[in-house]
Amino acid sequence: MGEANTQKLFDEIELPLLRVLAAMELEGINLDKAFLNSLSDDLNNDIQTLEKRIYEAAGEEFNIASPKQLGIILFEKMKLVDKPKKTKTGQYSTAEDVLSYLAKDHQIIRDVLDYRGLAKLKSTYVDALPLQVEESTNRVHTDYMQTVAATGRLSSNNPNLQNIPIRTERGRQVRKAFVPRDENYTLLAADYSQIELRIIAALSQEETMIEAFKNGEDIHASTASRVFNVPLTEVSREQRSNAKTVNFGIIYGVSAFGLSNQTDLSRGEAKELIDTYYETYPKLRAYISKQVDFARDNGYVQTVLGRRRYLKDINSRNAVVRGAAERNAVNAPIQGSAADIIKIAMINIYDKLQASGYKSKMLLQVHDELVFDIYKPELDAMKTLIKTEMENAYTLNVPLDVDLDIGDNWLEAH
DNA sequence: GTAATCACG
DNA sequence: ACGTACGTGATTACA
Repeated sequence: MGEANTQKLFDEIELPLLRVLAAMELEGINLDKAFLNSLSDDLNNDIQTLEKRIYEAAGEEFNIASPKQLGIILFEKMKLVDKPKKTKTGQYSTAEDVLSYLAKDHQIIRDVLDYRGLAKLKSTYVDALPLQVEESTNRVHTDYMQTVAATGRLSSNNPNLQNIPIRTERGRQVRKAFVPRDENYTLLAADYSQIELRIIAALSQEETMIEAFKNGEDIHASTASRVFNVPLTEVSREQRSNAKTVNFGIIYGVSAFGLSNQTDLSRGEAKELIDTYYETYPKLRAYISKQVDFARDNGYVQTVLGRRRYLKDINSRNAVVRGAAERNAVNAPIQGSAADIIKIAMINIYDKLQASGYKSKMLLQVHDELVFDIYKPELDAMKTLIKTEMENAYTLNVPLDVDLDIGDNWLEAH
């Protein structure tokens, strides 16, 4: 782990990065407003259809967007469940994970979930983004915050371009609206593959996981093969999916309860899976304990570049509060080291683009991804430059791997 | 202003 | 026995 040298971190990373971010913010990105307007009309139609069906099933009109009103309709009037889950303020919870359980038995629940999804897309993205196009440049200029996230990540606001939809088919259409400057340019997206798992493998010196990365294996399939004790070629979808959930859970400090909530596994099965996981990757467990001990002794943890996160609650007598701080002690060096590494890459790429007078521009950063407007004649040079700088930004005893894609919009480039 | 919900990595 | 996965920002409802 890095020297604790906050001044050095400021001088060599954060201050140089400031210029890079300023250039990205000033550059902005081109947005296809007409395309979003047509998406908005489509959404409007579907939202109205769902509204009618929901009112019909409920036997009355109400505000579907009010969790309070919706809860009363679903759980008092329609009595869809015996013991409705409540939020901490005593309202009925209508959160997605609660409604999902009921979806298979009730059309109205499926309609509410669809309604919510479409309404979110429309209000937060499809209708809001065109309003944020800056008149003088005809482009969208996000604002990157350097001192908000406790781990050292950036955040993005006005508008937030780090949470543009991708997980649902309908949502990912929004990405088609992010387009190159003009016909002489193409978008290029470059993202780190599994950077946080590579970091925890490297920091823990867990040889089995390191070897899997060195061999270019699909890490979730590889984990599944080991913990479920089946040949790599016979790993089922479900086994890979559960292994993937544990791999991510480890980074967050998962409990058996949390894992069983995120999978189809019972608590007992989840506990067994976690135990087997740590037998497969014993140094991961040792690393996690070491991080928590360090935090207890020193009151902070740190990233590869010595970025500190102070954890005032690490010795709290309240087990819940202490537990949260312990998970922070594990997660912050992982998430924060990934942030350190992409920041180094951004500075180095920006400097090379400047020094050689390239017309291509870095536009966006989304935690493990960089998006560029590439001047087409520079495409081959840019692919090499970007991949090389990102993969070699920081040397770990695990290789870093970057995937590149190009396209006429942000969806195609992904 | 706070709570609830949900979009992303 | 207890409560329970990390980090953000935007929108809407409502007191």
